[in-house]
Amino acid sequence: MAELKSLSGDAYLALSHGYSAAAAGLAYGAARGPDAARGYGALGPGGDLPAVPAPRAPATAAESSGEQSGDEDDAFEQRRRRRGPGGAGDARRRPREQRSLRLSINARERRRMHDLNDALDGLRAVIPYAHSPSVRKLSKIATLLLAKNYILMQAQALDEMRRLVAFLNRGQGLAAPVATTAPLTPFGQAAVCPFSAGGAALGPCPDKCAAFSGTPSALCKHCTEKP
DNA sequence: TAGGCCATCTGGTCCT
DNA sequence: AGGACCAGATGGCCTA
Repeated sequence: MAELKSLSGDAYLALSHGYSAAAAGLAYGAARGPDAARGYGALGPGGDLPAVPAPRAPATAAESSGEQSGDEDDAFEQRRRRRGPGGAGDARRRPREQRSLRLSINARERRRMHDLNDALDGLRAVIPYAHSPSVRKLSKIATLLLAKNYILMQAQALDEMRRLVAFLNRGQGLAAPVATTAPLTPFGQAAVCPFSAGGAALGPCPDKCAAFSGTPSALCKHCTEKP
């Protein structure tokens, strides 16, 4: 899952607009790396999410697990026989208390996974993508990747907005008082130039940012101009 | 039918 | 000792 380890540049900014399912797909597509070969490319190219009916309901605990029921012991033994090496278990019959302990462990694990899925559902609910019955629910891995990208995008937008506010304040002669009293210029550098993100690779902005250098910003037409 | 995604079971490990 | 967490294995469902 190292494909998004250093999300930056175009891939990063590509998330800034239209964070719909399509954008989600783009973002997710950008994440394709070695993992894609393992099947993490379920979202189609360009973010086309196949339209499917509502997600199937997960099997209930009683359906397939080791909760108490009449013929579940048979099912349990069948599963045990099916298990291969390294799987779930040995072939010998267990004492009743061990079996009971196993059932309780299974139930706990099931509950834990359900909690995890609930948390993932909560995450899906707050990240912007096309929430629609006709759109397939995001997979777990897609949810996590999309959430990460969304957080990065929000952080960048917030940072840029802070710099812009500081810059506007400075233009109105409010820099000195505001910088010391208001939270509009929380960053030292932002109190000077809104568009200097700290990078020194680029030259100074030819106009209002002339005294400063930094990362180009879409909020400054000069900063976005080619030299 | 193959591949993707998922739920579940299970044993191992670590922590309290 | 018991619970939480993790990873491997397995089988079911769904879609292309």
